[in-house]
Amino acid sequence: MTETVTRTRFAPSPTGMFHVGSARSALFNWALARQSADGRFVLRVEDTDAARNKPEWTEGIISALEWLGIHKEDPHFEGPYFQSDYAGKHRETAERLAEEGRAYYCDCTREMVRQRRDNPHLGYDGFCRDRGLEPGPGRALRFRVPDDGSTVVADQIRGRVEFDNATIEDFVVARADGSPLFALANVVDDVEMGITHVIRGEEHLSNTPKQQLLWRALGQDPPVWAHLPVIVNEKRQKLSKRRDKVALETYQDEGFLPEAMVNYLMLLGWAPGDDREIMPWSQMERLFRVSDVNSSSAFFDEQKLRAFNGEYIRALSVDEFVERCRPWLTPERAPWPEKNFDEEVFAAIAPLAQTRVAVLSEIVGNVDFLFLDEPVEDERSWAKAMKPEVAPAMLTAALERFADPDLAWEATSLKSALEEVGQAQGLKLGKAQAPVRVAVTGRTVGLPLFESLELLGREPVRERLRAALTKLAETDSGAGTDS
RNA sequence: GCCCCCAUCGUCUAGUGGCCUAGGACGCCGCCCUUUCAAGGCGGUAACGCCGGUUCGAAUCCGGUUGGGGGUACCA
Repeated sequence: MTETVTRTRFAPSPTGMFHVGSARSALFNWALARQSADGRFVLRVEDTDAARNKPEWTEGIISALEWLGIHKEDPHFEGPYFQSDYAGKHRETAERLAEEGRAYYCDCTREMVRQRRDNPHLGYDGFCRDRGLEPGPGRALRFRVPDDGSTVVADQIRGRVEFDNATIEDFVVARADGSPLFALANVVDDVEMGITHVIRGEEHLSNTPKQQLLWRALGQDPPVWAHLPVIVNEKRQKLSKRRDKVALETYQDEGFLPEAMVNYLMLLGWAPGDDREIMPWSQMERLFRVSDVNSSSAFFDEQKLRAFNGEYIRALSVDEFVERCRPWLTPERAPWPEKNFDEEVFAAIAPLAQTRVAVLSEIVGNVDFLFLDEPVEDERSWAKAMKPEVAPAMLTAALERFADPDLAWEATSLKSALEEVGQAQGLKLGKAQAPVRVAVTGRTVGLPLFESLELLGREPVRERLRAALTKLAETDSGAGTDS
């Protein structure tokens, strides 16, 4: 066994969703493993708890990792291994610990433990330590923690962390039914798999002295530990599944690009040391140092993530952008009738939308008016732009002007045409375009208007102007006005 | 309660005793550009929690304090 090769591990338990915090841990482990030629990133699915073990959840883990750029086929990737496959080894180790006197059987119930505690600050009091109980029903196996001294964890991020052994209780390593607990299984697996670096969330820091004691009891030198700061919400609490938006898949669905997500996540707690933020994976991978990771908790700032994402979207070529938008333009996701969608029209409008979307899903709201049978209904926009003093006149004039066959149906001439129409009404283009925009797109804000008109086509545009005029006439006559 | 971790702009961070009248990014606020909205350009707002030390000198070292957070299972 040579110990020179870096072997990191990522050990999620399958829960049906992939936490952004896990994503960051995976990324850090991946970067470190890839820094050395023979480095390995070991994926181990911690499926000890039979209740939460479904094959499709493991699939979910693998595809989430893939989305992040951690591919099974990469030579640095090893696994997946399943903790359940090592159950025999876990039991064997538990028995060995018992035989060697490093662990002992205990028949105390939870109730008994609690009642007997003379000091409520401490946990189990070691009541069964020297009772010499044989294994049997109702008897759990506890690890014998030294009474004196302390256990020092050398953490790459936090430095030296010392735990007084007196504050560590004799913890259970195997249940009464013989099944191993996380504390044991995790260590046995890490030992078995030759893990050299354990990089995981800070919530595991308090388990670490126990695990380190176990490593030593098994005759091994502990690995390099690194406990990442927790990722918190706006209230500075650890991001939780039920309260916060933590599932990687959610972000994926909204149209965050994996490269933006990866970049953002890498920078959560780590910085390359200069003023760079947006950078390719290859660079982050090269620059990453575990010891450079910050030790204080980090707020998951979706606003900044969005900014990163916008940055990455704008950096795409138009063709790439069109490709990437595709999943959001499908019948399942898009609101327009499938037959209305026109590939070429979309490709033509795409560059105008590219600077306006922060996440890919926003593409829909930008281009929908081109493919919907009618403009969207947005009351606020209507109320804002369709003032009775200007809108009817403006729309009527535009309708007429657009009917002129000598008017080239093309953005620049449409612009000057509308400019003229506006001037005749005493309106600058900013004011003049508003009613037309709302009549055609339904909204007061949107893509550049004249390109939009050009792509929609003369007749559809005129049709929408007429419809708007009709609607204006109706509301004007009194019925249902709300102003 | 007990154990452990943490502490620089609102947020993510740079900073490792003098280069700091504290830098960058996101956000926010102006201005420019402009057919709306973005994008882009320019400028601005804003921080070393507090108290003691150490030192010629402290955001940087030490102690305390306060405030956050994590862990306290026969869960992972």
